[in-house]
Amino acid sequence: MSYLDELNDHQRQAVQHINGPSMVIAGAGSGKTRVLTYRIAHLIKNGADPFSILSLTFTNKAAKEMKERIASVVGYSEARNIWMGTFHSVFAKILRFEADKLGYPKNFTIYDSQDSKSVIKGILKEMNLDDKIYKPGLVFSRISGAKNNLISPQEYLNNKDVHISDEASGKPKLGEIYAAYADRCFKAGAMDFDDLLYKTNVLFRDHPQSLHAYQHKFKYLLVDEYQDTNYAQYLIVRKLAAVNENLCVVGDDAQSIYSFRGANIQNILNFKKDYPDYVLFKLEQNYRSTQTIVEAANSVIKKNKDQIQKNVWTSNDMGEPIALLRANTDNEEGRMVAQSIFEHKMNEQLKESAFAILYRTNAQSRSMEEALRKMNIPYKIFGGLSFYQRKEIKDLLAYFRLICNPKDEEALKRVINYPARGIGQTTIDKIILSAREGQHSPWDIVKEPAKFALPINKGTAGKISEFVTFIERFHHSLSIISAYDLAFEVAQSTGILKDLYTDKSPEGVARYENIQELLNGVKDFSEQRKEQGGEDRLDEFLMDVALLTDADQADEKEDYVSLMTIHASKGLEFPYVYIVGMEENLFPSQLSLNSRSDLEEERRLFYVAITRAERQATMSMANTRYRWGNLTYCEPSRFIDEIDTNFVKFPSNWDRQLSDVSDLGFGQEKSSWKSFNKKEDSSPNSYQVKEKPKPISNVPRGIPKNLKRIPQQSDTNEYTSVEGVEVGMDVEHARFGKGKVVKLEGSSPETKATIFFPGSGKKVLLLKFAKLKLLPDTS
DNA sequence: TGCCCGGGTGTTTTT
DNA sequence: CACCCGGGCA
Repeated sequence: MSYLDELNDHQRQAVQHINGPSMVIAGAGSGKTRVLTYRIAHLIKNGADPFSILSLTFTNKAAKEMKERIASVVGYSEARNIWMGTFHSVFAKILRFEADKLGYPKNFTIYDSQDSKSVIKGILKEMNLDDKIYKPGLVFSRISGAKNNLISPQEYLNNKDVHISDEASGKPKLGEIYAAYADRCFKAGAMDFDDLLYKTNVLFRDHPQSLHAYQHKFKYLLVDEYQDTNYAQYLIVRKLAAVNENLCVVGDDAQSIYSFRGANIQNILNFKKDYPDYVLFKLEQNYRSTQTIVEAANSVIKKNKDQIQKNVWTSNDMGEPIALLRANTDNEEGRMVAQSIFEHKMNEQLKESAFAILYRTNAQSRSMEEALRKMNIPYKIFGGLSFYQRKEIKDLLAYFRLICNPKDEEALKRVINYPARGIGQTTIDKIILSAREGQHSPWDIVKEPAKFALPINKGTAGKISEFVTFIERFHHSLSIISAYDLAFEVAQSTGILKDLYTDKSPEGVARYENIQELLNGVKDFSEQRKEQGGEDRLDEFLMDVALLTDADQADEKEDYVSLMTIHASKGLEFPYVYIVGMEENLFPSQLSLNSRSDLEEERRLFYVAITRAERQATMSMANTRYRWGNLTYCEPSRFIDEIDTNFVKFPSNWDRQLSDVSDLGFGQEKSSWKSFNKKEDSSPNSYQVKEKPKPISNVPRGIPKNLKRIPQQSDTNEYTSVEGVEVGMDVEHARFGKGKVVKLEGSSPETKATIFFPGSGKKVLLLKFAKLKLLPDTS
């Protein structure tokens, strides 16, 4: 059977349109990925050279999956040669080739956000600026915004409007900081994430012959998730496409959720201006979800003003109504969700991987996590602190970075005295100071301290020179030995491996395992490169690793419930989806309430969340929730009310009236959204017709703010109600696994238990802290 | 030089 | 609540 037979008419037309610009507006679940993959396969079948195809995706994982699917049509030997990946990874690769044109080393470092902020902190210190006013995170996002809009430091400094607005916000030095930051990164041979796009634009602007080469190399361009491209990305695409105009962009304006990082829906809306003879394809049939889900999602998104007209429909069954869960506390919400998952799993014999829990903010994962753990439901959290951001991983990676690129200042600062080798802060400060004076990199200073008259004593000089020799030795072997051999060698001879091995505390053990995992990762990389004939070098590995996302490391083998932010769920699908924290000020986020466009983005986010579900979507909320350690009261999200009620099943404890907030002692504080809503809501009567609202049962009322937590029945925690623990019992610990209680001492709540874990040995744990679960007696 | 404590502070969302 | 930072102490 031909792959073309697997497509509906619209899809097939989009696939068969080979020449000239085209845009595919693809509703949620309408087989967008299928169109992209088959279109590429079709190109190759029709004689296109895989090397001439550039396909830009949103995640590396999506690229990998697409490649596999294309390979199944045209064969692996063809598919492997397609240029496919995220903007960031594809252009990082290109920048590597062209680095010398921009004055960067081939082995330039990619700074992550932590590195960037650390650079900014250093600059603030040197410029004597208050980091309470110039908050590093804020400064960074400002710089990021400038780069995404291709504004250079010079242009930033020269722009009057920008200057006026910075002055008005009390931060007149932002331009200078930006300039210093760019300079500092350049001297360190480092690019941040935004530079990968920004510098690509610089390359194409200042080196026409280079642009020309890529324009002719890439005869076919495909861009996925076009609605979430920013200006820098847009311009790269436009330039590359300028010669052949074989450009196909795919997207859905209703799923644009990244404007906060510069994404611009206008890129979709302006497509016809740039390519007047473009062909438009609309994919409107949804194959993913039940009719209920599709219609419910439609009823929500139609409240947005800014959108391209389309009609997403499905021929699937009606399916189950959208369920709604209402809990009294965030912990109870977790329990209700876990319970619901458990029931579906049992009743319908489903695997854990059929479920996903989606939330607005990462902080919400905790209550979910706890509840799942208590019920022994395996889960995996995506996002949050990623593997590569852990301290021990960053430390070892910093060695790798420094070895590949000695100018990397952040890496140098990180490892020059780790493990401790007697080069203290004072010495580091002197090195940095000397580097700044002479416009050198710290590495230049460290290499020849005497030449720069670094005021240090003999002992320190000796230690520094030892360190330099150490790094240089590895630097020279970079092109000689394999990535893995070098990585292992570094981990061992720095003493990091041994240090962590001797540390038998739970944290130490976990750190050791993480380092092992990283080394395994390098090993995989080395082996892969050997098989595929690529260069097996540590610097190549680093380049790869810097741009990996959490979403990239999902492995299909294991079975688990997926927990992630809605943003991270983009492009994914699950039979059962739980959208938790459906509360005003949380979702929609409080920060979005001031502007219509921000609120519309939140609504699109909600649309994305609902449309991840294949069979059923469930929403949940809590009446009270801990935020910043304080108990706060929550109102149901307006989004719940925006769904056509025909598609929602309200639970018995659902009081559709909004509770009277003044009853809760908040007075005016929370009423702002109501008045806002009156202005914006298309049905002005929706709130006024309601009778005097009844208070929600069980919500403590009339209690002043900052109250102590009120113990509630539903709040008792199985893990910490440890009264039942006795000597000889089998228990399970979140980290150590199963174990046996050997000894108990002290009295509650200070009871200490000595427990023997076959995996980790004897541990003494304070019962009130240990996350213990009692296991049934197996003897 | 390194660790521990206390206070202050802050939550969207990510390559 | 949880993190980060700075200051004080061993």
